[in-house]
Amino acid sequence: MSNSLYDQIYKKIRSEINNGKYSVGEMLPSENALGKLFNTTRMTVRSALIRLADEGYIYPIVGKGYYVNEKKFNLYSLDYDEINLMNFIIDETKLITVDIIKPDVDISYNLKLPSDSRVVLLRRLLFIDKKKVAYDEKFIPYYSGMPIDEASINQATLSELIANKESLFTTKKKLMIDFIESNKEINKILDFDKVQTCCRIQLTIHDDEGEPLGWSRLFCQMDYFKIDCKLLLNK
Amino acid sequence: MSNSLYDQIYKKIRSEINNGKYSVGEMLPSENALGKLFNTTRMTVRSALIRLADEGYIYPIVGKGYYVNEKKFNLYSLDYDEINLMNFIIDETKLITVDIIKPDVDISYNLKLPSDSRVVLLRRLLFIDKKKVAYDEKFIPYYSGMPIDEASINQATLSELIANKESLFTTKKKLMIDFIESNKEINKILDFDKVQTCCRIQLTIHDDEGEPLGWSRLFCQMDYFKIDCKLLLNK
DNA sequence: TAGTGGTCTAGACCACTAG
DNA sequence: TAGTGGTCTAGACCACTAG
Repeated sequence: MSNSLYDQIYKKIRSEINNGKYSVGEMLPSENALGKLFNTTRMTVRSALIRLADEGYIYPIVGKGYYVNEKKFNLYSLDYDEINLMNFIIDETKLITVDIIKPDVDISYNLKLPSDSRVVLLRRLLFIDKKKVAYDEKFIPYYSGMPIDEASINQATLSELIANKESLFTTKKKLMIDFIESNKEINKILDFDKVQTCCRIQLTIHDDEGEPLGWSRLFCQMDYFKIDCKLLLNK
Repeated sequence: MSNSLYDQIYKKIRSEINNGKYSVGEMLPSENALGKLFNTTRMTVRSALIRLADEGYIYPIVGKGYYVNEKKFNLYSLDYDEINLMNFIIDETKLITVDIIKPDVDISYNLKLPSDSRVVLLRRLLFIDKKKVAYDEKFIPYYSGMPIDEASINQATLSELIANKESLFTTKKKLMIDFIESNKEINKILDFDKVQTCCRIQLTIHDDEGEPLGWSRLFCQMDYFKIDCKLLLNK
């Protein structure tokens, strides 16, 4: 809890937006006017206004002023950590195989690689209470001299595997979640006695320029899938 | 593209963090030292540092300095707009009933209401290409004088219904997605010929103090469910 | 032409840290 | 006690807006 002047101004204006003193689309008093109103300088008022703008309450237009924003209501944050599933704690993982393979059509498409390139494939099983609940495949472009010993690879997330080569700060990630019918391979691996719908979580990691650095897909029993999200502030 | 001095400083330091000149946990030069380095004042350097801190690259400790942050890699943003499903466009919705009911256990729990209170229930069907793909229930605490005419209610989102009473800016929302076996009611409403797993999307809206203002649950055929998320910056 | 937000300067005092 | 980030002051010049 800060008691600084700009924090008080921030809270004052925020509550005035909330209780409708300033309504959506309306212009706030100028920085100078607010400075006089709160008996302070323009720069202090500005700290408050910049915070309100950061949080999406208002937006500035140069030469005009600050306007009250519409609240965007549809952006949520989702926590997905690659090791555990959404809300269940994986207590054991088992690396099945590590191979260097030629890409098939899906891999080629997702990693933007030609068919004669080579890709490292890591296959992994995830357990909860000794039960197989998910199966995971990770694909990373192979480069010569790449360390693929099991010791360094076991337990690693896709991000960590890529971190050997790239600075993590510059990478971008995309998550795609959908549902598919299990095929024979998945049925066998996860001990399904018949075809069943399962959840597929695909993760793609790109560099700054959008070049794919890695792709993974995880197939998971639906009983072990649950997503919790919280509303984000405007951005 | 800003060419301001603080923006140049921001980009310089950011790239130095990315290429490893400053590594995780390491302290940056002080604001004064950076001011001398870039031949400017402390306040200008500060603008750059505050932006880097906002974006999660660094964090300040009073009396010490700015430290390079670990990159958090597991927070994604998800767009869910209440009208359309995640990636499919609903081309028709149909309001089935609007009722004032006594809460059952689930409603009572989610809206924190006693069993003798009253709740407005809105039931709705969602169509894609003339096919029923989802069924939606919205629950809102009933207060006397509340307008529940169909004209004002049809098509409205949970947020919009609540906006009649509360300022939207102060509300918080939570999204919970999981999977359940369809029951008889859902089978009948969505024309399922047998029990099938379907996706349940629950949305709860709270006020500032965490008091529930509304709750909705949507049951959706799995073929019409897909989530796309993008990595968020550190927060 | 008067007013707006964006940037920048050159100071000041504060609570806090660590030797 | 010297140095740090947090806050605040009182100015300045700029590009831009709108009458």
